[in-house]
Amino acid sequence: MEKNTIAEHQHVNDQNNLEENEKNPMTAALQAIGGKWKLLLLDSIRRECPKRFGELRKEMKYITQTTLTAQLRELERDGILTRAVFPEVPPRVEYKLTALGKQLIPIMDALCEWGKLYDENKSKS
Amino acid sequence: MEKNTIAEHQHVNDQNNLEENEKNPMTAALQAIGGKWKLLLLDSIRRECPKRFGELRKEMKYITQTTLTAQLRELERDGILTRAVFPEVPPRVEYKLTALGKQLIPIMDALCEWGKLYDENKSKS
DNA sequence: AGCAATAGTATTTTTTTCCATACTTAGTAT
DNA sequence: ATACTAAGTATGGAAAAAAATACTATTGCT
Repeated sequence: MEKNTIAEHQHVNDQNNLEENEKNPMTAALQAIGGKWKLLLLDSIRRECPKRFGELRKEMKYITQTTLTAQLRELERDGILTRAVFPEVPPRVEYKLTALGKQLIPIMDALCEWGKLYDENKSKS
Repeated sequence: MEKNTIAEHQHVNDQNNLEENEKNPMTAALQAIGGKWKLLLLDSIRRECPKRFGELRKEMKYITQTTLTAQLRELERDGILTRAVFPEVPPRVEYKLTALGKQLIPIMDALCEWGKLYDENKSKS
């Protein structure tokens, strides 16, 4: 995970730095919420916030526990959600959107709307 | 590419059918515009529409030609953009957003805005 | 005749993601 | 004592996505 060769650093820099050292905001967004599960998880959490680990696992029928944990930890690391561990037995862990995460809500709404359009379009062809 | 085993079909059906045969629109959207490059390509095309293959390749500095072609063809297949070949030498191929693709523009705008927020947030920590 | 330009295709290799399985922890219920 | 619970971790491996490399076609230009 921490390879960090010179070549790799160079690559990352080149990719993020457009003309005058300006980052492409779309690239930034995709780094945070790209991937197979993240938007699905966030969409689920925002509909019932806070949400427990086990509920997410049930909803995302085909995600494995390992992957679910990994994705949630990345979202936490990136400041999009918070993870609260309650010192109970059996354990309870709740995930919530942060302020930054909540800013994604209208985008998720719009994406869902677009998804419906896309489906209608598909069935027409 | 066309494996289509029974198990695989079952899986896809289960994943898309929530309670009463209703599709999750977010899943649909992600199937169309998920992946490492698609939103980046669409974001570039919408800023200069139509856009030529070679321009895209220059902008997406680290995409390979093979991947670029594959992604564009999928977006075309999914009704998000059109591909126009001009019978000239050297060849010219132009990509344009369809009506469905144009519906993504406000979403891409919002995502870019969010990307900036995300970056600010990151530099604060 | 040889080369450049554009937009590819074909094939193989690498990287990234994701999954399967087994194990853990601590208190509570049987 | 043992089983059960929720939310994990550890390890190994497979599948999917993307990349690397080499090749193609056409026609104008030098």
